[in-house]
Amino acid sequence: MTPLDDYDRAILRLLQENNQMPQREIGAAVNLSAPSVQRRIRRMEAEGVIAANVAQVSGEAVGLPLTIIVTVELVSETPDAIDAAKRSFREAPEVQQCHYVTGETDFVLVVCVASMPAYEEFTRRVFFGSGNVKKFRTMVSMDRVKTGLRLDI
Amino acid sequence: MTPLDDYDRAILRLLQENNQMPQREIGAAVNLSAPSVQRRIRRMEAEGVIAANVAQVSGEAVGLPLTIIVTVELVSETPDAIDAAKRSFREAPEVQQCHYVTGETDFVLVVCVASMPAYEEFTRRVFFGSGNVKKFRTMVSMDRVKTGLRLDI
DNA sequence: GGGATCGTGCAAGTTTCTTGCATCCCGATG
DNA sequence: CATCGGGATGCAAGAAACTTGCACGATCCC
Repeated sequence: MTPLDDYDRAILRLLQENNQMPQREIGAAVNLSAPSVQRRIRRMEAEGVIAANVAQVSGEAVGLPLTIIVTVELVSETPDAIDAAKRSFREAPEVQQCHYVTGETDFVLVVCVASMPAYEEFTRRVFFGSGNVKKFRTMVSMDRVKTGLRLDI
Repeated sequence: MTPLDDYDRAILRLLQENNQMPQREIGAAVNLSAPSVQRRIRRMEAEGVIAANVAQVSGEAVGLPLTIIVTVELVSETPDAIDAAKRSFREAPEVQQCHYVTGETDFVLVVCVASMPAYEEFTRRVFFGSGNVKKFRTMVSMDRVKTGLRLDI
């Protein structure tokens, strides 16, 4: 993979904020021509530096106002059990993010739901359904202080 | 705010995956003309349903391969102390996400760093620097099972 | 010094976005 | 029951942005 230079990093900083900025403007901001900007963006997309170009949708606006962070501890930590858990979390549409982590806790989930009853239904289906969840801790987000994935590069 | 109809939701589902799909293709997928698609996107952007259009950058690709989830407990939970903590977390470039949550834990952070020494430096600067962090629990992500913010709408 | 490689800017060609306009649908009103 | 008005739609033309071929310049390695 081609290492990133200062131009690449400057372009990424802009695209992380707004990936619809015209190449012409990006070029003006970083002192490159529009075609050069485009070729760099293309290259970074091909190399996976830019993983995706997406619209961020407001959970409140689409009827999912609750963000809940859950730490999950499993009964069995065999590779098969871990894989089964990963699969069930990946498939659950409520789960926005899922990390398999070190320490006593096995998983940390970020869940978006419409209401607490919807959350309870989720826990019944996903946690109690498997029979392999020893315990989980629910932390309701009162304030999304910072969100998104703006890497400092 | 105008309630979302099925067209809006279909458009959002596509834009959450790829916000660079041509309006013509979106229109073909949802049975609308390109101008109609555009007007709906514009409206949803203006109303905040679409919060942002961003490029997702791979942490590995830019030299930040470690994702760490941290739960933080404060000594003092007065409004002023909470606000000060929020500010310091918001300002720290390593912090990708920060939630102020209910329960014994006060904050949950998602942090991206280059290495464990860089993480230790971060904890010294941000946690011990304030003098108001009672304790924190470090969970290193071994597998980003699921990431991003794809809402099921 | 010579030559290959890579990135750049320019400019033309192509695609996409944008907008004015006429039409249609649907609910409210007389 | 007919009519009116608001809002959304599709079409088409114009504007903007993206894409690509080409020549030039820098750099590195003989």
